[in-house]
Amino acid sequence: MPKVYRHSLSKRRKVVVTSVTPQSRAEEAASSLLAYLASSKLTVGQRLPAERVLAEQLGVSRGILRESLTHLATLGIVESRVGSGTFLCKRPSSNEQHVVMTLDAQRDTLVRYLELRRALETEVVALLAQRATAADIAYFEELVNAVEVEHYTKGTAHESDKRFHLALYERVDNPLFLQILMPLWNVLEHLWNSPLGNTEVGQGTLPLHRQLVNCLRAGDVNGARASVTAMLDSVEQDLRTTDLAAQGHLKRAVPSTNVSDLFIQGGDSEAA
Amino acid sequence: MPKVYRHSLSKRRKVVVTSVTPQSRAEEAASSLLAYLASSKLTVGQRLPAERVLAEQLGVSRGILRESLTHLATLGIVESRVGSGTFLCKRPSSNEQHVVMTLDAQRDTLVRYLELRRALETEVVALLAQRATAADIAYFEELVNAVEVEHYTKGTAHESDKRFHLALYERVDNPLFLQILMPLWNVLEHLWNSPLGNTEVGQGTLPLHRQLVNCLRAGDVNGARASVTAMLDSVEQDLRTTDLAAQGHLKRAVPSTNVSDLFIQGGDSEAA
DNA sequence: GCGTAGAATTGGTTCAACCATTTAATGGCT
DNA sequence: AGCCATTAAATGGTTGAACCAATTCTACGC
Repeated sequence: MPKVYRHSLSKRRKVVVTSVTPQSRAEEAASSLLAYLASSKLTVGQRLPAERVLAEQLGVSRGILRESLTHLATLGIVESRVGSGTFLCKRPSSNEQHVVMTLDAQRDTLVRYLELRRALETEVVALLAQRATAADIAYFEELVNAVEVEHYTKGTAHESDKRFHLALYERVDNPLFLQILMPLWNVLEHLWNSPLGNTEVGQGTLPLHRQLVNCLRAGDVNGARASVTAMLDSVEQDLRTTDLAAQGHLKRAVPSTNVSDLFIQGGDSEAA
Repeated sequence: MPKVYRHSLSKRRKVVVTSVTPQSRAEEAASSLLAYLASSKLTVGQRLPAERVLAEQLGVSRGILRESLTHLATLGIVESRVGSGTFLCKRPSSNEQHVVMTLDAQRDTLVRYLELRRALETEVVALLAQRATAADIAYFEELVNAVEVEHYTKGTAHESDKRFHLALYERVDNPLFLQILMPLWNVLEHLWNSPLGNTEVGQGTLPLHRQLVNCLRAGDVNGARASVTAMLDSVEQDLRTTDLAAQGHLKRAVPSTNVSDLFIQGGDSEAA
């Protein structure tokens, strides 16, 4: 007979399968919340009951309930907006597992990201060459047009290029690819831009985009793979020539901590 | 002066580069905490200062500090043990991005997982065929021996098989692959075992393991790729024959929305 | 009809406790 | 000196009442 906590006994969860891990109340509340969301008819974008209501229904204090919500928010399932409420961002379902992936955006690890992207994107287009519908192809074509237009008018095509590639990940009918490639793309984007403003990587990939779409339409699996491979080769080449830090992708450079840490040291100081 | 919401804010908003994201105090505390961990000399497994101490140093209440810690705990960076303290699980570094991947462990989505695994693992072995050292090869060989031994003695080789494949992901000198494939493998493992106890998938892949290692030693990129492809084909075939739910993996649902979604929506209450 | 002032709602935050577990210190005993 | 039970911190876990600030809802007046 572990914890009892006199009040709130009425609301306590029925401990059916709790033979494992006695969990803290916050964790219990989080999983109860998850179960509630999975079973409720709430759709993405809708509002959850107020914190005070949820807390009472789950039989925990508001503070603990907020810890549970913080957990779910970190998982991207809910989002809170002050004064307005807590909203559902992604419908959870039972039997799902959340995994956090840490992407260390150091410039000297850029080649590793490209390796990952190569692995995923070649397979994506290979699958698309087999699965893509006519509507998909038309959509891709449209986006390629946009890429070319942006390229010839602005010199670069970052935005439309991103849209094109994300569209590929999206239409492959396997959400896992998008789940990985979207954040991966963000990191790469961040890496291109920040250290040396707007590096022009992948300038030579322009014609390959159209070529790729043609392969997809023709159902040419190998051709599609080759197009993507050529694209990434081009990008990698650009990096090697324009970036000194990218050479020797095995080098373990200095961690370079920096970043102002306005932390500790006697708590408060005036500093006006 | 108990009410001091602004005394700390006034000194916080200085010349700092935080041009955007007004962030809540909890988020500020979390990022400060992250910066502190990145700059401190704490090693994995060591204890952080007590919650009460951290809270005071960060200038937030303990409740808020705990929300920040919940966030970091969800990200797998820290772990709290009651009565003992909060401990560092993974050293964070600046410039890193955390991504949560949702793996929905439904049996009818198994094929999608295999698609992802195929994409990653073929590239892993292709890279290994180029990079693997003699020590790596020797290690792989050892693990293959273990696989065969376990297979011939126990009939199955789940454990040693897992060790073998994880070793591949680990030795490719790109931590990203391990980060994705490890949890992915766990989900697959869970899927094999739970619904119909210990399904014997991949029985025919045994000789392919040795073949793969031979290709790696010979630096045969295409051969290595082919070996993995054959393995996964075999697994997929087993699934198709033994599992009815895997049928129609091409069933096409409504194409999901584009990148930006999430918008407000008339408040609705009532639940449960 | 429409805009707006004011009330109600909601998330964000604080504080002062108390509990349960774990660890460190103590002190007596052999 | 060495051992172990007892006690005294120290620590995370949890509560409740309160207040703030942003948002939304309501109703009044024009």
